[in-house]
Amino acid sequence: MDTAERTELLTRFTEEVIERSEIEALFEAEGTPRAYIGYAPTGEMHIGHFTTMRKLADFIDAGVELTVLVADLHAHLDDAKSPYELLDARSAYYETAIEAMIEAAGADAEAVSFVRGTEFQLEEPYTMELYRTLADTTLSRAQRAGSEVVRQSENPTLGGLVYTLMQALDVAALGADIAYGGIDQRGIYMFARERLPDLGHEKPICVFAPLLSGLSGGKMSASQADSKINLTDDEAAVESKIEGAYCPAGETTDNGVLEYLRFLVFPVLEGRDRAFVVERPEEYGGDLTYDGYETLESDFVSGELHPADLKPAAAAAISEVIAPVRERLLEAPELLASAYPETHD
RNA sequence: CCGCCCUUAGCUCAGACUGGUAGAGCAGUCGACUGUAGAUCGACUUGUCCCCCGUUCAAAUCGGGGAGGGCGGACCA
Repeated sequence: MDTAERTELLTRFTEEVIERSEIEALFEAEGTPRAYIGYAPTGEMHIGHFTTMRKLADFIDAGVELTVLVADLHAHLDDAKSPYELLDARSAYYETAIEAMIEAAGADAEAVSFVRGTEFQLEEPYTMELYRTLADTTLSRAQRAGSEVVRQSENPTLGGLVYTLMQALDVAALGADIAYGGIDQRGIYMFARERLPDLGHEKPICVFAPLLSGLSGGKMSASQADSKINLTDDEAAVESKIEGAYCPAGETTDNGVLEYLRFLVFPVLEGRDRAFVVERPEEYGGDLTYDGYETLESDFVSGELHPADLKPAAAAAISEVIAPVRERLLEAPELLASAYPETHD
């Protein structure tokens, strides 16, 4: 694979890349590039996580060495989203779920290294860099950097501010050339690009994933159960959520159903050399088969493909894609039970 | 250490002074209309009134104690 192909693979299905030319230079240089993505083990993982996980397959295929950071300390620093006592249980759950998703996406989880934040964030060199950064970062700068990520409140704690600085330092501590994350992380990684050089580190290249729409229009929201598909949802649950999804005929904006197909289902099917089939009554024209997302979208926009026909097909495909993850999690019910004792007792 | 304020539906809050066992908006659920959903109409649901003790025929409401949260003062080590 040449540099152009590797770059294309790395940048496809992304919202923004900073800077593409730096990626090309990285591939041209000697050695194996390293990338990382971090997840703070807070709430239960869902299909939105899965799409970023799916993309890890592209990183691996492009010959990039990958680290997944389970940012346990961050999960607590951000307004104690995860209670201190549950950090370990939630990290264990995240590790298993992430591994299952990577494999369900058709990549080899063995190729990914897992690290927990507390494994290195308490070491002296890291701590020293944190104090140095604290010393010359203003409140407003830290607030601005983290405003899209950290829970905002009238009476914020210091944890949310330190959170931001630490995430910037993580990039360097993990030796990552590339930071991958959702576009909501942009503020923090721009801060990292601005500040890491002051500490003698390289500016990280940033690859941002799009944030998918929720199923009820607007963003996916933890507080709206029906706005997202959970990894443990069975086929019936997926069907009913997709059936209830916001999906105006011909419209692609805020259309979660289309986005799930584009960013998750089609890439996975493509890896399996399979097509996406929409079963449709003869009355409306009979079945349709799609090899790629583009033709499906143009049919949807033109009105050839109606939402009522698309939805059942999408639900079945999504359910099939998440099935291995669901099974893996159901095999070890104690993981969820101890990570979320209040909802899984 | 001291003082003040707050705690009522999933959320934001009213009701407390003048005790009669609870309300609004939003959210949610369900219908109607759409070959899906949304929007729009229409209907409906929701509560350990933070906890304990006391006064009273009767306490979200009054008194005492406690818990949690917030704000301020003092201290300037």
